[in-house]
Amino acid sequence: MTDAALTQIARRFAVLSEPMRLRLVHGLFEGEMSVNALVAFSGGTQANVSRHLQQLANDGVLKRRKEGLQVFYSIADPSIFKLCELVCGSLEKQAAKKAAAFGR
Amino acid sequence: MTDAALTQIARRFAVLSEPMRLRLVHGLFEGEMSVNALVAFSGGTQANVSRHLQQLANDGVLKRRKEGLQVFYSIADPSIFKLCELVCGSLEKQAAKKAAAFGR
DNA sequence: GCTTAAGATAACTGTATGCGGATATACGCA
DNA sequence: TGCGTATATCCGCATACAGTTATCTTAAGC
Repeated sequence: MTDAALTQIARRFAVLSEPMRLRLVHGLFEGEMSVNALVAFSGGTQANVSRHLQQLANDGVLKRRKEGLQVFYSIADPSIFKLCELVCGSLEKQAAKKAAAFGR
Repeated sequence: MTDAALTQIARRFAVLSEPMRLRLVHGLFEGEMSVNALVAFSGGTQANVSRHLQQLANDGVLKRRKEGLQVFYSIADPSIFKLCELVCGSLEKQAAKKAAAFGR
């Protein structure tokens, strides 16, 4: 494992390590949305949402499609679905374990 | 998706978002190692390695086993393997795409 | 009990980054 | 050309966190 490879992998994980970005990605699970729609959906400020979307796009997670005044974002990397699925599954298992420990 | 759930998922990604931690996890892919061994393997300072290991363990990624003076860490959550595999695959694809774009 | 080794922790520093408000840019429309 | 809307960017602030050094805790061996 080279240093550069580790750094790149870390960046990919880092881009998914903010609740706001996850919320945006989750909103895009069902299809593309405009920035405005994502602002409304996420409840964040326009500036913040725009920056997060750009970050996600720069990292290859999302892709941009401009149409007139609006910009539509959508999932570019399908592996994101499985990544989230895996993490959610793992966290659920962990929670179940803790619950069982309490029950005893 | 609740706020708490998103935060928890983000934390799981965050713990994997540092090259040093990834290096440690990667070193443990083939089995448990002592802190000292991981310090030698990773090239980091003892204090830093210890802190990262604790963080990984607190998040349920690693587990601790104490034996006399030494402490052995090992992978606690097998989903880590698939997570890394997925990300690596996705990054390779992305790199291949960029290479092809250059070739044209 | 004292020494020594392995790990963990504390305090501090620098850097990165999330956030909000204001401003700038791009585009469509009258 | 001038106006309004949709995004992007700049600036400043606050917080989080990786890294280092020094110190503390624990446990083995004499």
